[in-house]
Order: sequence, then structure tokens, then C-alpha cells
Amino acid sequence: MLSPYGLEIVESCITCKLRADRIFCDLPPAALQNFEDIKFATAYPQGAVLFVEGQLPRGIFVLCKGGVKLSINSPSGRTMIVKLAEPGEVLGLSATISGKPYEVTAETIDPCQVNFVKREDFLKFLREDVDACFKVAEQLGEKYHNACKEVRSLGLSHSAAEKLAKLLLEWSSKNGEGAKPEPRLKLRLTHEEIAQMIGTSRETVTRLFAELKKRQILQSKGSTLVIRNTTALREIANRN
Amino acid sequence: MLSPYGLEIVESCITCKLRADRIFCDLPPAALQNFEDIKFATAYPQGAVLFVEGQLPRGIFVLCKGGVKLSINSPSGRTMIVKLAEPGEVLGLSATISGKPYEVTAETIDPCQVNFVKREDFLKFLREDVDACFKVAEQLGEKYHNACKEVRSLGLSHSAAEKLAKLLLEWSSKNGEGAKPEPRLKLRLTHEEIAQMIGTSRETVTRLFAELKKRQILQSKGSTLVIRNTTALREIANRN
DNA sequence: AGTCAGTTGTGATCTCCGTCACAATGACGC
DNA sequence: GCGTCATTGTGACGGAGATCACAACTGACT
Repeated sequence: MLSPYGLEIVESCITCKLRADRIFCDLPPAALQNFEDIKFATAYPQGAVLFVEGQLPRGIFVLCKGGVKLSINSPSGRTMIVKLAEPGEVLGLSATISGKPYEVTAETIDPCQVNFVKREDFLKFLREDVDACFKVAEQLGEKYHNACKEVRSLGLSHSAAEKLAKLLLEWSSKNGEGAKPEPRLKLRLTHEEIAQMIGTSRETVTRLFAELKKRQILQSKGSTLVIRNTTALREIANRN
Repeated sequence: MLSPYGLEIVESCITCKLRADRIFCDLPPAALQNFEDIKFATAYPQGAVLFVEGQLPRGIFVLCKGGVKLSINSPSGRTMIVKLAEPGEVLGLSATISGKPYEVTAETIDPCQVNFVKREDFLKFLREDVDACFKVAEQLGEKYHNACKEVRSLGLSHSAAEKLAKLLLEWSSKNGEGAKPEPRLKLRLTHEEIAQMIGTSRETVTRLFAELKKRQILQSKGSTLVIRNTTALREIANRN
């Protein structure tokens, strides 16, 4: 099936080949069929907003393909990026369960495929299936874990350099690049957005990058970044 | 029944009168009976450590009575208080479900009554009971919500004053004191600990309190604090 | 080519707050 | 009472980084 935004939509979760790798999607057959019946397969272009912090929960969004930026905004216009969600994650979960407003704003950074489930359908689904309910608990645990990591990074770090180094190391450890002596990673965010991830200003990020390059720890080729001296970067990340 | 640490232990969850008000404990009769069979009623003195960040999860701790301080520690000796847990909360939940190490350290700040459930018993219990499983999801959602609030406070605030004001307002909104024109609250923490809650230094907290008192916004009588000018405090909390 | 918006790079200030260093106060036991 | 310990109160100083203000660069679109 052809679809908008250059995505090839996977229509059915039952035949989806990616399922096994996914945190949430790997449900037993019975649950999967029930889920299949209540979900809507949808697609979004880059830059689309799935939901906004403060809105009453309409339902959950299971990310099948693409990346989504989760952020928290202050009335004063500041914004803080909490996480870049990856395929397999369920977005809007805690709000949908509690009925309280969405905690964060979710905005696509790629063309995305998403399975949407209406709140009432989802709650009914959970009430009838322990397996699904347990998966949800696991998923929420994962989210909590991430939030704790964020708190740790924000609260226990001394310098912006430390936080940036931690972020880069985390990114490089994905995609199996972490093991290599000189891991490389694609920068999907602007300096401004990186600043919002580590709670600092854009200028500081630019300056830090400049310094790391000068010290031969980093090297950039277009939008790919090469970590030339992993040990040095680790040292900065654990400084003090 | 008489017990250690001057606590009167509530032996059975089934006859517990406080149950209805509690987030987790209000289970349907069948689930409650099953829970009753696997839980251990225990008591701890003030200052006891229930579990430490990084330990493999032994099980969950349902807080029945007393207060527990949840904190995150850095290898460098810094510590950040994430939350003061109240009766009804389930501690060590996400770790017990995922099997990954406890996220935080839990230390009692009062003599406490706690119901402990071993990990394997708890998991089995959840697998057999949708209602309990759903309660767990709700509880985890609540934890996630709190963590998000923490991230917001740490990441989006400009000044220590702002964070302190926010904290005081939050505390005063408990116990129904929030509605009163001059809410009062008992300070259960030292300046040092308050500093750890808002991610600043002890001296800064002391200085901020001094200033707030000078500006007639606060007034302290022993360990109770009176908020004399709620509007001014709100203004500081939302400054910028 | 040229234009224009969105990035990135860099210098000059300025301020908040962390840190160090003590003094003052309070709590508690003996 | 007095000694010990934890907590609180204050001053002085320095530095990390926010903020402002531009300049330089990039890439997309006409």
C-alpha cells in the first residue's frame, strides 16, 4: 500500500515483521487481535504535533516508524526536550490511563507511522487483558526510568560540558556504534534543540562543540559526528 | 497489637480503615485477599533505609504509615531528593516490574509501617489479577507524573528562588491549608535537605529564607512556617 | 545568479549562586 | 552548669554560563 509522506504503511500489527523487537508490540496472539480491532493506522509528516502538554487525553499513540520529540514547555516560552521517542514506544500512555492532561508535547521529527487507539477503547482493552495490562506497566516503568535519568542529569551535574558529554555518549551507544573505537553518529538536532535537551543555552552548546573539536575529541563531517577520543569524553562526562 | 517504634500496626489490609483513601490499596475484595496472603507487615524506625539505588529489586514496599524520602545519589557524593512519599504509595514498583536496579534510595523520615511483597510473589499476583495490574499502571503513571514535575522544576526554572517558592506552595497546598489566606506548614526537612530537593546549595536556601522573611512573605514560629503573602510567593514562583 | 530564513560562530558583559570560611544558635546528654 | 554536635546565619570571592548583539555560514527556493 502506498501512503502519504513517502511512508510504506504496515497495515496490520498481526503480520508486522518488526513486532518482536518492539517493547510494547510483542503481545500474545489473542491480545494482538483485540488490539488490531481498536487501533487506527495513521501517518504524519515531519513536524506534526501528536498532542500538546495540558490537553485532555484522547488516547494513546504507538510509534511504529519514525522519531518523535517529547518536550515540556513553560508558560514563559522556554522549552525542555525530555526524550526522543523511538519506534515501539507508546506515547500519551500515563495521561490516557489517569485521565489527567498529557504531561508532554509530542512532535514528529520524521515522517511517522503511528497506531492510534481511543482512550475508552484502550481502557476497555486493558481491563479485559492481563497481558496487555502488564505490558503497559512495563512500558510505564520504562518511562519512569527515563525520567529518573533526566532528573539525575539535570540535578546532579556540575557543568554543561558534563551533560553534553553524557548525551553524546548515550547517543553513540545506540546503533551498536558504541563498541567501535571511533563511534559516529548522525546529529538529528540543532544546537538549539541540544541545548534544550541538557538545559542550557544554545550559545553554550556551540562553544562546547567548538572546544571539543579543538581538543580533537570530536570531529564533524557534515551532519555526522565522529567521537575520536572516547576516553576523554567519558572523563568529561564523569568529571567531579 | 503493640509494636516497635511506637507504632500501632494495622495487621490486615482487609480490615484497614484507611484503605479507601489510598491510591493503591483500594482493591476489589478478591484481589485484596490475594494481596493479603503474600504481604508481610513490617515496621521501621526513623532513618531506616528500605532500599538503595542500584540494588537488584527484592520486591515492593507499600507505605501504610509514615514518611519516606526518595533520593538519587551521584558517585561523587551529591544527593538529590526526588520526592517525599506518603502513605498509600508503592515504593520500588518500577524496578520490581522491570527487574532492573532500584532507581532511587528510600529512607524513612518517621517511624513507618510498610507492607512488603517479594518480587516473585508480586509478579505472580499481577499476572493473575487485572484489577491489581491496572492499579499498578495507575500508580506508575502517578510516579511518572511526579518525575515530570521534577524535570519541569529543574529544567525550566531560572532561579533558586523560583524553585523554592514553587516547593513551598506545593507543600502548603497539602493538608487543605492551601485555601486559607495564610497557610501554615510544618518544616520536616533541614535547609540542607530542602537544598537537595531544589538542586541548590544549603547556603542559598538559608539566604532565600532570610530574604523572604525580611520581605514579610514568610514568618516562622519554631518549625512551623506561615505564608503571610501568598500572592507575592506565587509571583516569585512564576517569575520571568 | 540572488534572497531570505534558519542555523552556527564569537566577543563583551553581567549576575546568580557555589564554595570556603567562620560565627552564632540550638538541641541533647551528662 | 558545660561539652559536643547538628543546624543555621553571613560575608567575601570567583567562575560558569545566561544574555545580548552581531557576523558568518548554510541551504532551499525563485
